[in-house]
Amino acid sequence: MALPRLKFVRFFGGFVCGVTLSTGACVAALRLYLPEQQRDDSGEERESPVQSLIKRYGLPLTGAETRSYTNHILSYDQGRRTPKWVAEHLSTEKLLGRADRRHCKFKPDPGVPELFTAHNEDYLGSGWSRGHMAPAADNKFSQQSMVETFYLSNIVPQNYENNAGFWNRLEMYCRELTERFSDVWVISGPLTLPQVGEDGKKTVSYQLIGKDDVAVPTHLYKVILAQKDPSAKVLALGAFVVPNAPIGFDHHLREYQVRLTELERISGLTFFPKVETQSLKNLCTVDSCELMDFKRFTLYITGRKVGGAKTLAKLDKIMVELKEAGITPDDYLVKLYLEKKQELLQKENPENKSG
DNA sequence: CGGAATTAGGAG
DNA sequence: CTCCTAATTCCG
Repeated sequence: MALPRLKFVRFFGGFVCGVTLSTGACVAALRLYLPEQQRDDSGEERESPVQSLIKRYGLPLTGAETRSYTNHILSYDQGRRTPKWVAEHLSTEKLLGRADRRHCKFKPDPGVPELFTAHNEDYLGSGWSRGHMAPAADNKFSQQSMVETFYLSNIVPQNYENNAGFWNRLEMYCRELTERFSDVWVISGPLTLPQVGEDGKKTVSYQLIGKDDVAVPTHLYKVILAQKDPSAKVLALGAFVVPNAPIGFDHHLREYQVRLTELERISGLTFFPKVETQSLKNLCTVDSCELMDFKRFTLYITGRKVGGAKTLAKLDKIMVELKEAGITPDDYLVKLYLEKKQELLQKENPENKSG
């Protein structure tokens, strides 16, 4: 029976004493981790006198272990003023709806104590953008849940180009997965990884921005777990570590794939602890792991700009710029363009009731 | 009047 | 889609 053993190792791997630890250290580690409980004659659990003495005035707190919102759950790092991880679930229904970014505002999470929260002023003029971990666009079904993704507890300082470019396309790929998988779970977060100096020494160094000293991550990670249908036994999993820097279209998502256990080692987190690891398939084997290329991405972005055009002049300018980039509109974009043109024609000439 | 809130415009 | 800044309007 390999299964139970693997599960055991996965659950308690961090505390199992290996050969590198002395027996003494091993026992000490276990005694620290396992709550020392005694039972009195009545069978009630009771902590030892020394335990209660240590705890008399309370133990240090790290804040709420997890914070729950309408469509995401996160663990917040009160020292770095960024999330440690943000978990969400994606499905086709979540991507349908009228929820709109324009009715959202970045703001401190009302649930995070003032002493530990980031503020918009920390980011403004810092040279870093406010990057969502749970993306706004994953919440089209609910204005409320979209509003909540703009809480700064869900935000990390992110390179502008990375946020609008490669990371944006990675988020699009996650949404695209719902076309082929009924359920998709995504966990995203920041990393501050060490650099190796010329002397071989490893050092962790990261910038702090604003009065609140918000930590700028060196990298971002994303773990994707996808299930074909509700009864499917086999799950597809991909883990990715992406530098918090511009990444062009000449780089492939696969370049940033890492083993799940490697990401767990460097992050200190255990992802999806209830998943049986032997039931996992590589997402990039089961699926393409290919992000939109330059042409498709530009067509998509142009489509969004067409949708937001307010005047006929702007509408045409958008299309001219597309041509200048050497891209011809596809059928879908042409359709969006013509629809918008009709809408704006009526708006700018209200007496024309045609259409 | 000054700060907050909204709108307009731009870039990737 | 992902953001930003500047201009304008709103309001105590």
